[in-house]
Amino acid sequence: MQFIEITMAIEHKTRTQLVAEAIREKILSGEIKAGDPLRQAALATELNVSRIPVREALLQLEAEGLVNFEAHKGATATQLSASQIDEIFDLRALLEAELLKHSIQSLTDQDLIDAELILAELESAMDAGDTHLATGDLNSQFHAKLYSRAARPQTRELVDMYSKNSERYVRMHILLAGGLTKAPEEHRTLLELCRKKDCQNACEFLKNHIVKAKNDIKKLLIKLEGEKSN
Amino acid sequence: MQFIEITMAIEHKTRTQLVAEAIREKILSGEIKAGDPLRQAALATELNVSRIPVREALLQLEAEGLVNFEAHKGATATQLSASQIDEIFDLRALLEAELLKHSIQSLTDQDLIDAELILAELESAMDAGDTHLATGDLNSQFHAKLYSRAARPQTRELVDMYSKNSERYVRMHILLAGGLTKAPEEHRTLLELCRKKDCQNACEFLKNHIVKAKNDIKKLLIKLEGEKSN
DNA sequence: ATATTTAATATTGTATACAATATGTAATAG
DNA sequence: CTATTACATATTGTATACAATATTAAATAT
Repeated sequence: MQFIEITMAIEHKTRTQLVAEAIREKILSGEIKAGDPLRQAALATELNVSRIPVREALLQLEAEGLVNFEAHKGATATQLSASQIDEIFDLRALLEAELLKHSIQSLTDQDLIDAELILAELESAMDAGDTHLATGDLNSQFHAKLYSRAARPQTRELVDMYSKNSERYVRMHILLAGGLTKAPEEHRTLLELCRKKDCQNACEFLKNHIVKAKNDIKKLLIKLEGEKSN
Repeated sequence: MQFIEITMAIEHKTRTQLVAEAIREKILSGEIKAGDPLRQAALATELNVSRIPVREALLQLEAEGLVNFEAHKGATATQLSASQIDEIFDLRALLEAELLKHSIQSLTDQDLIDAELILAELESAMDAGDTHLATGDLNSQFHAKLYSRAARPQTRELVDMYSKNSERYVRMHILLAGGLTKAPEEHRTLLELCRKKDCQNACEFLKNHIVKAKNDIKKLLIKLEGEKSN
């Protein structure tokens, strides 16, 4: 009986969680742009809730780094400068390499096959021109598969947070530069190194992979920052 | 005029912030032990506020990793297992080495003198038997000084978070083991490497320093976990 | 007696209402 | 005309009140 109850239990999401999801998606999709103020009352009426869950959602999003919450001044979508992007991607390189290091030896043949399959999907999505799917979901699925044996939950959580935080910039980059053309081959190379259990080189390659992505995005951001001040 | 206003402006702390500080200190000091439930109503009446700021404070503390907040079940002080301690300290080693790497070349003579002074204070506090001051405040001041030129604000924030999160375990360790006797010499060695701008060795030494602390604490925790289940 | 259901209680989640703070605008002084 | 102050408005912060969920205790059935 208890089993049935547990498995059947419909996840009763709290309004705060729903609101957080809604606002998060607005920010990641670009509907709310960096720097935009997030008025509690407006969001509350728009989402048909009171301001309490909106406030709590905003606090949660602040913890995720998507929102700045200043007392008495209100919340704004975080505005990441080029230097902040720089730092975040360096952190990602550091942390993701650490995850791979702790995962690579334990990756099973099946894991590698799964990764291969995700990669194939990713490539066909790219060919179909669906860059959104290719970069957002499948890309992170591929990486997640490689880190899946790490048993490093807190490191994982950090990586997920920073990935999410970078996502809107990656999306923007793709939109404006049509970019990420080199990623597929790099992913194949990375996968090959994982197959060989070549920890040292796989981790180094991964770091470079992330830093390379960073530099692309940063270039774009610096250009945009320059344009804005003109 | 504006300058005066800014510098004189009394920080009007919101109740949420005050409550967060109060609860944080309760957890770090051990007054609230790991696993203890945090009842909103009880905290509210104790701190003379309504439940709203208590809830918001709990959310903030959850972001800091000090509290677990489960919908409809309530909040508890986080219970760190030995393996979680393990991971957190590994993260600290990784991140703090990264900070030092980005700071060491820019450390000024004055910085090194300051660090030396903090170290002297730390040693005299240790001699006076004030382990609380020596480990909590002065220890982190010393480390902070070494990282002070890093220009890596987000990495810094992470490090601060994890330091705070580890603090209660470090305090516990000192209480139960009278420990941290080796720290002073290690700090001197680290400082010396920083003087020489020997980045490679300084970072390696720092990592070892942190991992060593971890192992001490973990041993104690495993012993405690064992005792509990007997 | 044990297990299951039902009712009572405790606790959390959220709406509403009000208080405190900040922002913008008009009036005043220089 | 510019700068400053006083006021009005907008927005956030918090208390209270009520609704929803979870936990516990009691009642019933097996």
